[in-house]
This record gives sequence, structure tokens and C-alpha cells, in this order.
Amino acid sequence: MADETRLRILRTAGPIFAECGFEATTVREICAAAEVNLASVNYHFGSKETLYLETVQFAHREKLLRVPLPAWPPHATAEDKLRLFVRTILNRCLGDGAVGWETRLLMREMLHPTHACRPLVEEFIRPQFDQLLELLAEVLPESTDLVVRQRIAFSIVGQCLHYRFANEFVVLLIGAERDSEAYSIDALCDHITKFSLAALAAFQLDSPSPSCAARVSHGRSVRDRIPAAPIPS
Amino acid sequence: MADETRLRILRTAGPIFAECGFEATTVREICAAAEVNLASVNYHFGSKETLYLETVQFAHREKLLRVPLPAWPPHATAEDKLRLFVRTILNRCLGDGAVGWETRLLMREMLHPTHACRPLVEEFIRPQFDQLLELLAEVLPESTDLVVRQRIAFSIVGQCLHYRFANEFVVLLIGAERDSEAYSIDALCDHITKFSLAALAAFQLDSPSPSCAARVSHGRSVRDRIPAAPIPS
Amino acid sequence: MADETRLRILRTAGPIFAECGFEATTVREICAAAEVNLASVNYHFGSKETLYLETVQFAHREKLLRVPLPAWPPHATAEDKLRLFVRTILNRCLGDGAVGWETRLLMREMLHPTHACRPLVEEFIRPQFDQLLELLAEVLPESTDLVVRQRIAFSIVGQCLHYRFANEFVVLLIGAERDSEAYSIDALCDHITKFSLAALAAFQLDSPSPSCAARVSHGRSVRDRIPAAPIPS
Amino acid sequence: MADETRLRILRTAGPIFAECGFEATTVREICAAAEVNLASVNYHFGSKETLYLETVQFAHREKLLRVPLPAWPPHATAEDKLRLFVRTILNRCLGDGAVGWETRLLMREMLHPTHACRPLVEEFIRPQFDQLLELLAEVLPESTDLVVRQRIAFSIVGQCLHYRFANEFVVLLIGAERDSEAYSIDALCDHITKFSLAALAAFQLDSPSPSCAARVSHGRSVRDRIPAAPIPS
DNA sequence: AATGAATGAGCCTTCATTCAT
DNA sequence: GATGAATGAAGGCTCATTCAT
Repeated sequence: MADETRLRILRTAGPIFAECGFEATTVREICAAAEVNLASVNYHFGSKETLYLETVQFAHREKLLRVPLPAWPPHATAEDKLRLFVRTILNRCLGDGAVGWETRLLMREMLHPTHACRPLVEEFIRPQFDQLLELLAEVLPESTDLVVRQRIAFSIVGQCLHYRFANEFVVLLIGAERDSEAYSIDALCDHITKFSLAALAAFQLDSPSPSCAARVSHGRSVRDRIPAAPIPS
Repeated sequence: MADETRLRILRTAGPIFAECGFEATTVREICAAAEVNLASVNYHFGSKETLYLETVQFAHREKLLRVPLPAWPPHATAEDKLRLFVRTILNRCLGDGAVGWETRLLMREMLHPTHACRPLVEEFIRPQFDQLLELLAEVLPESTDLVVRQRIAFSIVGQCLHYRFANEFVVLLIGAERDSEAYSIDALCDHITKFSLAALAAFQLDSPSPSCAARVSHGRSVRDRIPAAPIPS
Repeated sequence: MADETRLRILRTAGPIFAECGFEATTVREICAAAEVNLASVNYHFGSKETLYLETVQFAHREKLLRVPLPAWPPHATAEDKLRLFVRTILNRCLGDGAVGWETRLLMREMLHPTHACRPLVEEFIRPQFDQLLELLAEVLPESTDLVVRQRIAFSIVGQCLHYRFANEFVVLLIGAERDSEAYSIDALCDHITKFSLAALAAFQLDSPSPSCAARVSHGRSVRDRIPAAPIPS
Repeated sequence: MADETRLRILRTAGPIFAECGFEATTVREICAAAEVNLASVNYHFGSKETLYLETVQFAHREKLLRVPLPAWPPHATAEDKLRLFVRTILNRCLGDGAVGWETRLLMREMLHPTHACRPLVEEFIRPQFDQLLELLAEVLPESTDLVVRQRIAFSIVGQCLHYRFANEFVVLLIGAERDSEAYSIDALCDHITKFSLAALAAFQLDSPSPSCAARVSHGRSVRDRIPAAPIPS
């Protein structure tokens, strides 16, 4: 029963911190919502700041358990994998209303990094990033520099995250049609996958590899060169 | 002398709000830094909130004056224009070391939109966005849907902004080499331009236009189709 | 034109001070309502407190000019005079909505006397009080002590003022019928006059005067003994 | 020990609110006088306003305990009862020198009613008022209208309260002899009782009852008609 | 182990007032 | 003579935190 209070606080604090930010969130608010004593936060966590740090990590650990990284389907082509990767990121960022608060927490961490940032990256971000790098390694010539792969990875991730980070601006720029089919997760996934696959062609050309014809057209060349291998989302 | 105090507050408040956010910033802090009386903020702006709103708009207006949108050089190709556009955005986001606080302000606005958001978008964001759309219109088949162009524009902008939004994560992911040549503005500009130009190929193919061959290869086709015309970034 | 601002402030301040009290009234409020500069109060009156003092006296001086003390009608009996006196006080206290704010000012002065109190009493209250004492002198035996007359005067005035001072309580005690005919100024005037006339009988008896019969019945005795003499309200 | 701070605040706030009024009283002042932390008021009462409301009711509840309504002595005549009633009110208003602050609180409430007003009237004022009405019912003909009895009650109470409400003016009008024997509680009680008893005669006459002679003279008729019954003041 | 009470620092805001023009 | 700008003091209130139990 000792940990129950602790857990309840942890679970309650997440969405509140995500919604209001660290400063605007009050310990009172959290304790009231969690229906625990006002002094509990300091008793269990020592300070508001410590609670925040633990909340951030707890939130992502829980999310990882609840939404485990999907394994690649067998015989998935590179295009399949990329599409799945993009979809996974989009789902995390935009998906399903109530699920989004973990991402909000993450965004705040990006904007104003705290001590929670480094472990967050190492535990939850780097694995995904490495898998994307791996996927790219399969598509690109072996001679491609790591830096190039990283920049390409950021280009892909950046397109996805933009709809979370700049969501407010996107909505204002395109008007009220934000919720329409054209900006559904499906549509965005198709677009970003198509955009990125086509872009990859330019980096395949750089290498001194022989047959140009096979690579470019319709993005099909990409698919062709990729062996089926598991890549988490 | 009437507006001097007002201006000093406005100029001082910007970086502080950018650094700490609205909640964590105190009026005392601003007034102390601006060396004005504590009551001045309420006298000139009525409230902390109003000060924030005016600060945000003032900051971007000033920035626009200081870094005016560059005109296209004569005879610029589409690739030239795109490269210039990308460079301008990157400069705004990452440029000039300590000067980046206006963008931080903007990021906060995206994360936690206030009433300052809409005028910000209309006055400062939309013009840029429209110019990018225009540029894309020149490159893409006439039949291309507006929605498609918008999504492509977001794909381009998203790649750039990612280095601002997720900067902290980027640094942690690639290690201490962030400041190296590989992630300089020049290098990023080259990369994003190359990536995007190649991607555009996929959307040029969609149209029922006849000669496919000329367009795609090396991104050269894009350049060919674009008449020289000035487009601001 | 120098005095116009001064006058406008004076006229505006009265009702506001009456409504809100000295503390709760702000100089800003008055200046805004009077449509004069914020610094005008201090310029013309030196301080908020001085303004208050002058406002109180100004208010009653104006009221006296606007509602001069009525002269007794010729051949008025003592009962007539008393009735007229009571009616005048009731009118001042309760009369006509908008007119009541001067009395509110007066009430505040009673509750929390300021320097404005003494001149107020001497200039505006004592004349009325003296006239009531005079009227009583006509009705009562010559041997009646001044103190007795004063206490009787207070008994009469007290009955009237109660409907101003304790108005809120009266309303709550008798329910919503406060505005009904039974508590109209006319009805109250009748009641208080009747009540007081009857009471006077007891003080007429005290004296060693001879004929008892003439005095008491129906209050008529009082009327009989009173010669017509002017009494201000 | 839980409520000790709360009680100390409540007890301290009473006289201060009474002296200065709600607006002019500061929470700091109260806390300093009560020797409690500045934040205590908000902790225990939520706001200055709530503290005021609770203070007003607490004050009267305490006063009621300290000065309980006296029971009628056995075989008390109507005159006895009226005298006792008047004395009780006068004692409440003027009694005990420095203790009169509860009444000041009440006066403020009359002048500028707050939410504290209604419960105050219902809990503390109405019981007294009802007992006076009852007492009058015994003295007056059965046919007497309730409204008439109420107005008479107000006439009696009004005489008493006048020495509290208009105390400042009374003092100024009669000069420095205010503290003399002539305006002692005893003397005022005698006067008001005598004045009111005599006045009642006029209302006894109104009824169509037969024998006029017995009632009027010397106020004795009143006494005669009243059966001995306990009436609280 | 857990809590209700209490704390002191600090928040934004408002005030009457003053000053330079 | 009159005002817009500025001032410093103080206001009520909220905060994260601590303490005695």
C-alpha cells in the first residue's frame, strides 16, 4: 500500500504536466486529482522537480509496455518497413486523442530540456533512431557516410514530427480542414513515405554503383534492393 | 521619451519570455532587467499577459526588419530558389547563435498556443508559406492538387524546423559533433535541398504529362522547367 | 475654466463616495467618471482625503440649496408641524431613489466620523435639531428640562432614521413587502407622528400643571396647546 | 490545536473589521495582531471575504453566549418586560465600553450589506424582533394589524439604536455632557420605556373596544392588561 | 508511514501620488 | 494650468515546502 499512493501520483501527474507544463502545474492540482494528501508529493518524491523527472520516465516506460514496438511482418520490403516506421511515429504523435500526452511531455522536454532529457533519449528515442538508421543502411550504398544516413533519418522523422510540433500552425495555415481526409494519419503516412522514398533516390545515385536504371523509377528500385529484415517502429 | 520605457520593456521581455516561458517568467525579472519600475508593465501593457502578446508580435516584426526576406537573384533556377528558401529558414531557426530567441518564442507558441498565435501565423508565417507554395507550383504539374502542394511544403519546412524543435535530441543522438561541419547550416541546407528536390520527382511523375524521361534524373528536370522569377524566401 | 474641472470632480465624487465608501473608492474611478485627468484630484484637492472632506460638505450645501427648508404654513397646529417635520426627515432619508446618496454619505460619517463630521453637524444638522427642540418647547410644559426635550427629540428622529440605517434589516425582517403601501413614506409619517404625539402626553403629565383632562385624549390636547409658529424641516 | 489558529484569527479579526471596515482592513494587519502567519487566513478561510463573513457570524454567536437573552422575572408586568427589553438592547449597543465592537460590525452590515447580512438577521435579529412583537401582541387589542405592530416595534427599536447609529452626532449636538447621568443607559432606558408606553396608548384607542377610560391614564392601563409571562428580550 | 496544519517567499496587480513637461 | 508618464508601497493571494503528530 506504500507504493499505491506513489503510483497514483505518478499516473495522475503525467497528463497534467503534459497539458500545463512544469511551471504552470501545481502540486495541489496533482494531489487533488490523485486524491492524495498535499504533502504526499514531497514525502514520496522529495520535491516537485523530482516528481517531474520520475513522471516523464515513468510515462514513457509505461507507454513502451502498452504499445510495444511492432515486429516487421515477414518478407516486408524496404518500402513496407519505411511505411510502417512512418506510420508508427505518426501514430505516436497524433494518435487517438488521449494517448497523445506522452508526446506532449516529450515535446516540452525538447523545448526546455531537463535532467530527464538524456535518459529519455537513450532509453526511448535512440532505439527507434538506430532502427531507422539500420533500415536506411539497407537501402543506401554501403559507402554512404553515417552522417548522411543520420541527416536522411532526421529528414524523415522531421516530416512526421512537424505535424505534432507545428500542429497549431498547420491548422491555422490550412484552415479548418485539418481533420479532413487529406491530413489523416493514413494520408500523411502515404505522403511522407512517397516523398522520402523518392528522395532516397538522390542518395543512391551518389554512390559509384553501376546500374542506374534499377534505382530510380517509381521508388521501385528501393524496394527491390531491400532484403526482409525486422525493424522495430 | 514617452515610448522609451515601453520599448525597453518590450525589448527586454523577448529573450526572457523565450528562455523561461510565460509562466516561469516574472514581471519583476523583466522590470529589473529593463531597469524600469515594477509597475511600468501594468501601466504600459495592463497585464503580464498583454505584455506577452505584444512582445511576441514585436519580436517578429523586429526580426523581419532585421532579416528581411531576400529577393531572388536574377535568373535563379528553381533549385537556386529552393536552396535559398531552405537557407533562409535554417538561418532564422539556427542562425547567429544567441539571436535565436525569437524562434524559441515561436516554438513555445506552437506548443502552447495563446492568442498571440493567430496573428503570428497570419503576419509572419503565412507569407513565407505562400511563397513556398508558389515556388512549388512552378515545379509541379499544373494539375497538382493544392493539398498535395501543402503537404510537400510541410515536408520541406518540417525537415528544417526539426533541427530547432528537436535540437536537444539531435545533439544527444549524434553526440558532441553537433557543431561540426556536417551539421552546419551550409551542410544542412545542401542536404535538405538535395533531399527535397529528389522527392519532388515522385510528384512530377503523378501527372499524366507525356515525357517522363526529361524530368526525373538527377533532379535536373526540375531545374529545367522553372522559369527565372524572383521569389522571396 | 479653472473651476470647471474642480466642480465636475466634486459633483462626480459625491455619489461614488456615498456608494462605495472612502476606502473602496479609487481616485481613478472618480477621474474616469468625471472625465478628467487622473492627476486632477491631487492637483485641485491635494489628496484623496481632502477631496472627500470637501465633497461631503459640498454635497450637503448643494442639497440645502436644492431642497430648502420649507416654511410652516400659516395657522399650522403643533400636530401639523410635527407631521411636516417627520415627513421632511423621511423624505431626506428615503426619498426618491437618486436623491438618497447625500444621506448615505451622512450615514458613513456617523459610522466612521472624519474631520468632515463637525462642520456637517453644525451647518446642517443642528439647525434642524434646534427647530425640533423649539417645537417641543411649545408643546411641553415650560418647566421641562432641556435634557428631556433633547431625549424626546432623539426619540422622534430615531424612529425616522431607523428606516434608513436599518433599512436592510427592516427589509429582511418584514419580507418583500417593504415597498408596499404599509411602509410608504406617507404611512410611516402617519405612524411616527401618531406614535410620538401620543408619547408626548406622558411628558405633559409630569409637570405640576392643573387640567389633566385637556391633554391626553386622542392627542388632541397637544394640538390645542400649540400656537402657530414656523419650524423648519 | 487544530482550530486554535483559526480561533485566534476569528477573535482578532472582529474588532479590526469593526473598527476599519472590510476594505480598510488588511489581512496583514489581522495576521500580525493575531500573531499568525500571513498565509493562515487563506489557508483557513480561503479568502479575506470569507473570513469577514465568518467573523461577523462568529462575533454575534459569541456575544449571544456571553450576553444571553434574560428570562422574564416571574410576575413581570408588561411595563417591566418592555423596560427589560429596552435595557437589553441598549446594553448590547452601548454597554461595556470597549466591547461594543460587535455592534459596529452590525452597523457596517446595515450600511453596506454583504452576504453576511441575511444569516445575521435570521439568527440573531429576528428572534429578538419576534419577542418584541409578541410582547406588543399582549398589550394591543387582538384586532391590531401585524403591520401596525411591526411599525411600533421599529419605533421602539429605532429609539434605542439611534444612540448607536447617530452616536457621533448626538455627542456633537449635546456637547461634552454625553457621558453624564442624563444619557446613561439607565436614564435612556427610563426615557424610552416611558415614551413608548405612552405612545402605545394611541394604538389601544384605535380598536373598537368599549371602555376607553380604563386604558389611557398614566400608562397604567397597559400594565393592567398584561398577564405575567416570560418573554426573552 | 502518512497527514493536517502551518510557513515564508514570492506572485501579479492596484493604489495614491509625484514629476517633467 | 494641466497632463501623460512614472513611481514605490502595499494589497490579496498562491506556491512549494516543512513540521508536529
